[in-house]
Amino acid sequence: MNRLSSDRLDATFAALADPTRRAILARLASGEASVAELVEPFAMTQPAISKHLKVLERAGLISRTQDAQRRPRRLEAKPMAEANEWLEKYRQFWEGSFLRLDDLLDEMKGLETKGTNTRGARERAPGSKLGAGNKKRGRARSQGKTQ
Amino acid sequence: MNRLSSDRLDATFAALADPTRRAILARLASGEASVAELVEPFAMTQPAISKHLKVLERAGLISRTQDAQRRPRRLEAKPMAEANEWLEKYRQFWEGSFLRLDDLLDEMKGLETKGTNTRGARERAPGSKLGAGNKKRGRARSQGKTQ
DNA sequence: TAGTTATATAACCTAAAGGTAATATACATC
DNA sequence: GATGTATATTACCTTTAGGTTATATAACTA
Repeated sequence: MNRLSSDRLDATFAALADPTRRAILARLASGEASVAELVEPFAMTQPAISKHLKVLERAGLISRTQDAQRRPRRLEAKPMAEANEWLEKYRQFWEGSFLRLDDLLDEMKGLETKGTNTRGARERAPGSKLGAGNKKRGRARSQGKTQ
Repeated sequence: MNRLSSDRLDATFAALADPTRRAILARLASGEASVAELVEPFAMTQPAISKHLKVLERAGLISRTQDAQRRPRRLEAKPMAEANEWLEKYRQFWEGSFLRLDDLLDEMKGLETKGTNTRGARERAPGSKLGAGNKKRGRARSQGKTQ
């Protein structure tokens, strides 16, 4: 929620957004592997894989050990826990298909009552066509980087 | 696991890798919102937010409805379910902190025995120092995009 | 110590991502 | 039909991502 965890989420999700990197993680799930072993399945040069490994490493998803000239990587899945936590907050939205989304929203709205929504943005009832009362909300443009 | 779901995961994780987009999703979790309402909290222009919305839309994470000139967005969390599923496969790796990771890996290796690893990459027992038998594996450089 | 193997790094290229300002489009209203 | 409001689109810019080839470094081996 704070800036730090937001940055970590950035790095984690970005690392997971590439199929090559996900495949590398899958490979490492079955045991640590050298760079050469990680290169082997891909139609890609070793430096390219080394770059992917660096991305995964900066995201904390893998670590290196040493074994002579080899630098085997191993899986470090903890950042996934944080990504998972973030996703969990939305679980009700994908699991509750038996409820219409509107109902869920209405329900949340009941619990909310200006608790979480600190910025003064107002919701209209879903399905309501009327925009009355929407005019002249303050803009309050903020500065700096998002979140 | 197939190409399609891999592409969807790419799009989903990539969409989630940006803090502005995650904030937009958080906002939409409390009810649908117009573009103007989504712009309001950010130090960013409307076209920039519209671009973010397009990214979220292509990932299937939001949809648009219509209300006069307004085009309110609503949360569509289903793609998160798939991302969640992918992460779940690694849950043991971040939850099993009471076991040393090595133990988990060893355990998996017992169950595995060349079941999943179809490409001929070989594992060495962790801690094994010998690299013999690694020479002259064919490279079989293939074409096209990964996976 | 010369050679070999494993990996990292550098320099470079191209395309995509994330912004901007300016402008076009669609709908509502007077 | 002119005007206002909400959103989309266009043209542009800068930075980053993902790849390449060539080369450097580090550790083992003869």
